Amino acid sequence: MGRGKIEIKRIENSTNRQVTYSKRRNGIFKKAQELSVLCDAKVSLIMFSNTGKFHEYITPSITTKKIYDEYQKARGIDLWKTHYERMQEHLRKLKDTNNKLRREIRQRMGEDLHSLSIYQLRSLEAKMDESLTNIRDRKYHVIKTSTDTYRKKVKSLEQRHGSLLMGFDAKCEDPQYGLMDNDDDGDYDYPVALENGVSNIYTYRNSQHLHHGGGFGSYDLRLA
Amino acid sequence: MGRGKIEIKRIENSTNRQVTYSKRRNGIFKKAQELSVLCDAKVSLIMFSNTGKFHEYITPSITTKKIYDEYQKARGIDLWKTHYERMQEHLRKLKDTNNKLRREIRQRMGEDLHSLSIYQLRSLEAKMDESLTNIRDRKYHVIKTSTDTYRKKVKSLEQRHGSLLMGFDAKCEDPQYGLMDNDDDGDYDYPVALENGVSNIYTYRNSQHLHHGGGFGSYDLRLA
DNA sequence: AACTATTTATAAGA
DNA sequence: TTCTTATAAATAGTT
Repeated sequence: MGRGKIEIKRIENSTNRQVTYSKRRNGIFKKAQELSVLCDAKVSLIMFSNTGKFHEYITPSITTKKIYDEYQKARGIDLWKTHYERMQEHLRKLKDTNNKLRREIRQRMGEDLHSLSIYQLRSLEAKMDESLTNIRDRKYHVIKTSTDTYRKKVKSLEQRHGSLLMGFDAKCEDPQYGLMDNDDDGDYDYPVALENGVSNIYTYRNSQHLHHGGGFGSYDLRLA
Repeated sequence: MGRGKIEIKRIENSTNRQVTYSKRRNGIFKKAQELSVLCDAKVSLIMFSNTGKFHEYITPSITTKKIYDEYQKARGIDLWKTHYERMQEHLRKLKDTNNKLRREIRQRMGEDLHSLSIYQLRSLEAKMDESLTNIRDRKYHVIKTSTDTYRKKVKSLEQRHGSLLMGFDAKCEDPQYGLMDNDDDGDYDYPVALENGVSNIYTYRNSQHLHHGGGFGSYDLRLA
């Protein structure tokens, strides 16, 4: 339709191609819009020129996303399916693992034991015992290290005190020497640790108090 | 273009609308294909008739997925973003929880203790102790129940034996009475449980052996 | 971008 | 549906 008939093949002259693209683009958009109105149809028309320019027509009553969702339904495919399904599967596995871990913890906390056989119970008990030994060992190690550090600090302070005294004149007899070194990295904890922790006697406490006090283990262990 | 000019508004006669849709659809597809060839452009045309019928044209050298990827790039948007991001976030949280649970278990197993303060250690120790008590209680309960059941069964067998003997004539003096009832539901385990489990002494064992024997706790606890 | 000769699309009818 | 055809619309080449 025009001064002459043209063959439907790529227009080699780039200017010409550009012009034709522009003209026909308008034509096809008009057609799309007319079809959409006349026939009450949903139309999505997306075009990229060979120079990469982007143009779109979409029936006003709908969105591109919706068209696309319908497209996928109509074709019975999901272009994101593989990616999606992999994510879903990953989610599922993580949830599963999570629940297993929660159950394991609950059992290690002495709950949910009804499903365990006598053998499993004995296995669990033995493991817990071993773990407890490890924890105690670590505790004593920490206490010992702290104690040693504390002793060294005290010793060092005494030495500093001693050498200070050495350097004092006899007339300086005020008994307050100002040796308290409050800027030292908060190790006022150590004496307390010594007092309460060194004994080898188990300390039974209300777990609620410990929970708030010790800050250990605060996850929701119910199955998700 | 036709025998008469028409107004661009919804065609109310449904048959007519259908016919027009069909004709114009062919027209627009032809235009799309021509544009695609003449101007070397990428075209995606998706249509749904008002009766829900689906038709599509896509430039042969490309796929609908690619068109949409480019579309999203061109528009600077991501149609699946919210859905996607929600999934990603969910995944992230689950992984995080998982790692926390793993760490908790490892600590309850007496590993990874170096990061715990003395207070946390003492809290953990106390909890473990409490848990262990629960597990032992449960174990003893199970053993006791089993024992009771076992005793009842033995007693019942003895009674049956007794009454059988009662019913025997004096002349039947064979000492083998055939009272072994092997079809009873496999509770030969109980005596073993009794032998090894009733003592209140802790059983320290190699955890590898227990792992295979007891079947408790077989998750990979390394951080993912 | 406008013009216009011509081709193409299609409305109405069969 | 499909074909026909008169006519409207689109557009190729030109200005």
